[in-house]
Amino acid sequence: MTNTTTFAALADKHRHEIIQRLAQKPLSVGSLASHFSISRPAISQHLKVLSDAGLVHVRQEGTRRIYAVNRQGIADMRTYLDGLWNDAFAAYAEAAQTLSEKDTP
Amino acid sequence: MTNTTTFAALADKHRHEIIQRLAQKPLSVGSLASHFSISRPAISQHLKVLSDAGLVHVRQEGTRRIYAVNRQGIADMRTYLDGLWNDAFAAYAEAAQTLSEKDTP
DNA sequence: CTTTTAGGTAAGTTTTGACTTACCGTAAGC
DNA sequence: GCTTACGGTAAGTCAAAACTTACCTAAAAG
Repeated sequence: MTNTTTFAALADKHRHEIIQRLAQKPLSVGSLASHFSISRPAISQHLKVLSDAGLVHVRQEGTRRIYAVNRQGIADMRTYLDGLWNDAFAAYAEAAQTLSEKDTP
Repeated sequence: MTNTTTFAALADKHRHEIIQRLAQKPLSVGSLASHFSISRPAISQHLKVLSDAGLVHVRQEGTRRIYAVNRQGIADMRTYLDGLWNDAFAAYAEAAQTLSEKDTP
């Protein structure tokens, strides 16, 4: 079930880079934070947003928390976009057919 | 070339509904605005964001401007997500192989 | 030519969200 | 036990984004 939240999660520059890095390799919060100029708590907050959106998941490992991309979340977004694309395609096909265009919704 | 802007465009509740409606059928600004509780200028501003992100395009029709989904824009997002998904898959496969997990980036 | 319809843009306000510092809990190591 | 490393959460600040009203231009209709 993809909604606004999911897209909002990827709408931020830092979160974009976070998920990019996690896609290459699962990482701990501290290790992740070391690549950024913002504070560690800021990274934690970004991870919460990504987690709430279902785009990442955590696994505890001793005192560390290892974050990784949740592939299902990505797949769900893809599916949503597929739907949009197909609908737009159908609408386009219909519009091409009935060249008498009314605007009445 | 999908970036933060593209996701930000779909990160808003109203823009989400706008593109949903446009996917069903291309619509004029006024016709679109009639379905929302916010003002018409607000809709115009949202359409600008969507347009700048390459997700919709306009066609002038007399005094009206008909907005429709730009399928290429949607396709580009899909491609981006594919990349993420594949990278995460590779990372997962590698992690499964080398069960000795180091955190050194 | 005047009027109406359609919609983009500017300026100002309010709401949201990204950051900071400070603090607290938990697991491992001595 | 105490201490250190790792991170989540709270409270407050500042900037960005989403609205509003007011205004202006362009095409069609009379």
